[in-house]
Amino acid sequence: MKNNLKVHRAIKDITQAELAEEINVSRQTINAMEKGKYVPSTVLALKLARFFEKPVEELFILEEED
Amino acid sequence: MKNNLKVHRAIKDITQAELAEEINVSRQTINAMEKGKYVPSTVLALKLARFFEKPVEELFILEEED
DNA sequence: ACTAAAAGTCAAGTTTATTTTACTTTAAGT
DNA sequence: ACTTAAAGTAAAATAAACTTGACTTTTAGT
Repeated sequence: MKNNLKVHRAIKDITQAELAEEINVSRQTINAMEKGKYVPSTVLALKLARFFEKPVEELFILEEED
Repeated sequence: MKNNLKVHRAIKDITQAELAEEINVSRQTINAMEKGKYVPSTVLALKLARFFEKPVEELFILEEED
């Protein structure tokens, strides 16, 4: 699974730290997510979708290997 | 976070075991999810959304305490 | 009432998400 | 070149997802 967090964060022009605070996770969690280091929980995905005002499917995209 | 898996599974008229096989998780994982015992990963949510042909947001709903 | 399928549950184990602390690197401004 | 904010990274610890196997309960059919 890949994601567009970095892009949408750039559009809103906020830092990883700011996003982390909005969503209530650590900055490293945002960073690791953006770098594709792990798969977030559905709660996190929904919170990000709500924050960016985009459907979950637009932020997170399934890949073959999933 | 709550979910409507049981309803959508009923609409498609399939068992927990069948859904589990479709999605490639254990039957207990489906059962525990339906009973709200834990929050699934985003990959799982996306797979379920794809299977049920519904947006993630329609299957999984954020609550206050999230 | 009997049976069988489906659903529910539980404990133990493995894997993975997430946090915390802390350090290094990159980018941008002055 | 210097400074500072932001991003990247990493190790250790904790919490949570998910599996496996086994058992109990519910549901529906006959």
